[in-house]
Amino acid sequence: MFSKSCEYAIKASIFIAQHRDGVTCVGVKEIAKGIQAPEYFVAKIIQELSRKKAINSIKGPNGGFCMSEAQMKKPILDIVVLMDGDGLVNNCILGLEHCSSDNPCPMHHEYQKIKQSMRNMLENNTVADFKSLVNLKKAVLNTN
Amino acid sequence: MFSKSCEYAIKASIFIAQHRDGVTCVGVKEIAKGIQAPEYFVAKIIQELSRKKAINSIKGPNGGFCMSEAQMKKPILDIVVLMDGDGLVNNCILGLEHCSSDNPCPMHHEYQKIKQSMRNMLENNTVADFKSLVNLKKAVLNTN
DNA sequence: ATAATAAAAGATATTAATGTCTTTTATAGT
DNA sequence: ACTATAAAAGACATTAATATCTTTTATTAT
Repeated sequence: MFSKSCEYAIKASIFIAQHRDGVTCVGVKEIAKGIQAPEYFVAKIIQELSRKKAINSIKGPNGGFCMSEAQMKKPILDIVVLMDGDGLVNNCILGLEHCSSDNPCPMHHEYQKIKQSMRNMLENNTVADFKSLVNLKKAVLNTN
Repeated sequence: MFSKSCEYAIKASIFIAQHRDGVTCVGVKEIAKGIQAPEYFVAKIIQELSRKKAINSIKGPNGGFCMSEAQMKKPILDIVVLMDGDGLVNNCILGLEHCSSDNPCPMHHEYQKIKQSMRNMLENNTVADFKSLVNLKKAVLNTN
């Protein structure tokens, strides 16, 4: 479904959003622990998110990562597309280059609805939405 | 979504089913051409399908691959599970080891419906179903 | 200015997926 | 028996994903 990079990116975004109190940032180490993912790998990924303006970073002492309200209100789809591209919500499930209702692969019609609901799910839910669930202890980001 | 191996396995199964006239088999070369996939790679994959009894193979002159009615009536999910395991219809979308409605990841509830419809789609459609679409020219297995 | 901190960037390592080629085995037809 | 055919099996190659480590840059606090 998602690549590991994308999984980590989603979880890291939610974790960063969750720890936003408007003042302090959260560092790579804490993020990696919080989402149970390898530290150096997470570092790479959130650097990329930062470069692509999905999150903010601050260097030096007391530095780290944080998100603006605007960034938190972005749909999760944005994160997914940044990491994995839009294949999940656009491509043919059987990998046909040109698959459409005119020229469908055998699974096209069956898959259309699923692809659409996947797209809706990713478009209609923001980082903030998922952050709230975690804050309310209605969801978790790790298995501890 | 699916691995390349799984994509090829699904397309190859449908292709083999489609060419079944009860008498002759279809060879690797023809299959690979028919589904626009690398010949040697397809060979590996259908060998695996054969070993796992999803298709039959016959060695020697006029040999090749074919499927029984029973094999054609298996849901596509069987092929998917043989190639990629059951992660797609069972695992957490964020990769949590223990994700359930009791202890959900942030996306769990949103994803449940989608995972279920994916499972239904793969369980309720057989190789024969998709084969029919191709035979009726209502679907294609390649982009030529 | 200097030292400490933490991200950015770059280099390297490991593993898994994908793809290709060669040799072996089974079978059919002569 | 011999030859041709085609899958089976095994070895090898390439690429992409995942993971780790080192060096550099920016910033803060002393």
